[in-house]
Amino acid sequence: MSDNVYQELADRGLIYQSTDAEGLQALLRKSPQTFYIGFDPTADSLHVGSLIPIIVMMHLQRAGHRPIAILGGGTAMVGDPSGKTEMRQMLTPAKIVENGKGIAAQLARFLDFSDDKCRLINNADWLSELKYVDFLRDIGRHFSVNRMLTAESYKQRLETGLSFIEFNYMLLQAYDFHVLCKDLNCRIQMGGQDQWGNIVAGIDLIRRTQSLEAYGITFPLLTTSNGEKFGKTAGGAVWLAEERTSVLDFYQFWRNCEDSELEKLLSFFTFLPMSEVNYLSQLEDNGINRAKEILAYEVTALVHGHQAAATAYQTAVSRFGSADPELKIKTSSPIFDIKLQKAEENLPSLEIKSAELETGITLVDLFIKTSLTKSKGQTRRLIEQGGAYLNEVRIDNDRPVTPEDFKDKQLTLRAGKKRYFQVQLLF
RNA sequence: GGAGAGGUUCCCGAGUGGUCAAAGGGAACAGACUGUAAAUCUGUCGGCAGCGCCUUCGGAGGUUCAAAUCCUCCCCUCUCCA
Repeated sequence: MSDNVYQELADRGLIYQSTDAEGLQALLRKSPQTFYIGFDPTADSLHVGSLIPIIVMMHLQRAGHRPIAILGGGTAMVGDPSGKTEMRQMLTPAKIVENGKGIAAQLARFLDFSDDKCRLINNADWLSELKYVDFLRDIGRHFSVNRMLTAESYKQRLETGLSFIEFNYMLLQAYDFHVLCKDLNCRIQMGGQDQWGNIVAGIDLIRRTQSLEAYGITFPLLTTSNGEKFGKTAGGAVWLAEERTSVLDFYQFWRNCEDSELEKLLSFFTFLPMSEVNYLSQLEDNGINRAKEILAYEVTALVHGHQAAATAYQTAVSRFGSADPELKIKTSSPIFDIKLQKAEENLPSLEIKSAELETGITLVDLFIKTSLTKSKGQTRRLIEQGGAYLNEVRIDNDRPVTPEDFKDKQLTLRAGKKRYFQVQLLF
């Protein structure tokens, strides 16, 4: 067991708030602890935003502690108002179960589930069977509405409107914690900073019902420098599922991060030692680009594996050039040992039958087919503005696609500077 | 249940009978500049066979030559009262 994971997390800036830091550290040092983090099954894949909780779990598991991932199957039926300005759309139970499966599969990539070293539990197991009146009497009576109303997470919603169902969310999450503490001796809950109120509510509940001291930690909320939600790009959220966000796009997302974010991202999302993070963050000019490559490689490797990350790295380099071809910058990352060679292009691709060409498909049509653009108007605009390329040659007019456009049965379309798509010709 | 206010294009937010596909801002996209960054500047930003047509202003009807703008009913939100 690592002597001080708490300090490690703190050094990496992963702790935004915590209850009784002293007590918590003592607890973590004393013996392996069970802790939990909740995941909302709002989609069948996790996205970049969920990576922080996952990474924190990894840190703690590596240090010998035991994570529990709670699938919010029960709580998703209610919807957490924290940090949201509008009521969340309600999910059907079937959808929640389905999403849960996808999320579970992804978590297994990051955490060691063998020998019960990590557990995945659906809180619908106990929430869906709750009896309303019993719940009110046993749990509800411990909550002060006056106090709940002062919670930061509700304040915002008090202005725009808060339904009773959402108001109850805090009780349910507190109850989760209470159940986990009682049944599995789970004494620590973690979550995003918007979860503070819910976590503290659980701690209070446990104190009242079990006379036990429980603890909570929150992570900082990641936003871009202009306050936008982290993890959004042109194509929407950046997902961990390859089917939703290609490995190359995933890599590029990190590679294109802002300078000002680099240090934070390196310490949050990689396992590189802090000394190295500090070193990399101080680099300038091309060095900073190398640091971004390392970041992109590390996170991509974490999510998609070394091989896929290496391929993405090579593809990006062959496309945009290398930031440190002579490997002057030292790093403990395996990216250091990847030999740059003419990588096989690993671009998103699409197949087209030669018969389709004969029916007269135009460049504009093809752009839409590849999803590089969404409508003809948008595509024409792209062409007018000089952002459309066919095989790296700027297109200035729409025209039918001909077999001559294909070299070795393939052609490359490009929208703007960075978005590529490959089309294979089939006979 | 009563009395007010309101629901506008991705978001915020103008618009109260034609000049509105709808001001302004943000986001986004493209170009220039760069370091595959930021900032800045320029352009674009409902759809289509592009100066015309079609679909949008909570929903359904209605008035009118003409409505996001007027009327009716319905749904939803907020505020105050009960």
